[in-house]
Amino acid sequence: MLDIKFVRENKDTVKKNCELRNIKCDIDRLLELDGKRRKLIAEIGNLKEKKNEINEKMKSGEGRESLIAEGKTLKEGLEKLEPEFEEIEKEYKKLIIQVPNISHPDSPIGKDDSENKEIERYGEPSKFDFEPKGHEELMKELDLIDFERGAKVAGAKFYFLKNEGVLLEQALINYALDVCLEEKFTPFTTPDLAKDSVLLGTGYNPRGPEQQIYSVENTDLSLVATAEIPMGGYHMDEIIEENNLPLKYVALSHCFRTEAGSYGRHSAGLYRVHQFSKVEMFAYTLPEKSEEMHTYFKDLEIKIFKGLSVPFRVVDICTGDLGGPAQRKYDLEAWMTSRNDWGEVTSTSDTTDYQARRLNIKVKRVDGKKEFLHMLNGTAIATSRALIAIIENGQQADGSVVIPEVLRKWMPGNLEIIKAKES
RNA sequence: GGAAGCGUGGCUGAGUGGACGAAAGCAGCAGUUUCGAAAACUGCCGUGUCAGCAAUGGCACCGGAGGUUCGAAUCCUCCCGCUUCCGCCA
Repeated sequence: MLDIKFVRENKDTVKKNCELRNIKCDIDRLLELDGKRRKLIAEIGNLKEKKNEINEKMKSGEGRESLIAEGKTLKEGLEKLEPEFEEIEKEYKKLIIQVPNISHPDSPIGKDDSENKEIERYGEPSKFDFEPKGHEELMKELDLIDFERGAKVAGAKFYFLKNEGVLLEQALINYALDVCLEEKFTPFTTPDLAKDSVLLGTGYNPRGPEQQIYSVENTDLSLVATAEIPMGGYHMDEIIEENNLPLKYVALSHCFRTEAGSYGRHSAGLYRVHQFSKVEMFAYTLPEKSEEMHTYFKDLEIKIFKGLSVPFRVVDICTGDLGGPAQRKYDLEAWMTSRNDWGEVTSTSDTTDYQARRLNIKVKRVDGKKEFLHMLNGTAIATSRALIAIIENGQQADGSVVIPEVLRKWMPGNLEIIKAKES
């Protein structure tokens, strides 16, 4: 969330930013509530001050009767104002958390993902001298995946990985972890559930009408959509010494998404599923260092995907496609034959102090001053999408699939190619 | 899941319903002393929020949320967490 003082002092900037981000926010109403809220805080404060004065006088024991009467009157006054305040506070909080982060000045301006800007490209769309297949068909033929039984057991968009599919997933995880460990990230596995307060703090909206999150009934828990959620909550309500920053974490978790209403060709197969595994980078940095860290995350993602030998490009996400918390966001998009297009495989966001303010995470400077720190996240590997990229780009005329060299050391017998089983 | 105990500032740890934003100690900061340091001594030393250019002032905060009361760290209810014991279990 933004600092309300900033909103108050930069009303037009904030409004314009909401517009460019394609997010509807009633800033005027927010500021109106802010005014009322502050007025009530002052009024209630005054009444309480009087109340405290009376209590002070009570100690001497003189004029008990009239003081008690006066105290009761004050109490009644407070009982009127406090519910009024709570109601305003509730609406105020609801509005302030909807206001998106201020976009980076260099973020391309655009209304939706069609206006994201390609900034780097590594390789060109794969060409085949045969008719290429999609990963769904390839994986079925190679007996690497079972969607039908996934649906039988858990519903549409769930799947069983099988055989080399399982090994490949583990290899991807190991590979991404390895790259991050070389870079001195601290590794984690996380809870796959998190409290609604943590979801909210990281900018995810549990239990809403358009929710992307599975919530567990009769609890305040939800299944995490990404390890960004538990890793953001990890330091909630903490103050971190400047000398301990940056903190670079890499976390392995399962990710659960409802993906409500997203069916059709562009979400076929593994592209859009309810559950996948992900290795996620996460960082807490000094405010002046977050942009540098963001570039570093992006470059690490590039390193990881170069290693997988698939064609991909980097896009700078435009304002209308940024979502709430990100100041700036880069996605890697790998070439996917099933889409005959680029498909998102990673995403890295600099949320500046937006999440930190909500989660109340501060840095204590060497000179003792405290301020909100900056938080960033970035995908190292999302297994489902990475599988699509390596399988579709590694396919051979006979339907076999070449395994990227960097993964082979985690495959039994340094397996180089997955071939159809004899039957 | 059952039983008992506990939850107070950066840490340790006092706190009969009015003296308490909270003793004391440690740590930290500044100073005296010293060539310098240690020790000793003196002073300062929580956070949030609202108003204010500021100095400063108001309010809130003793795990969290309610309640009783003119008044709650202190009494009551519920919740959360920690510790120990029992049960169950990968």
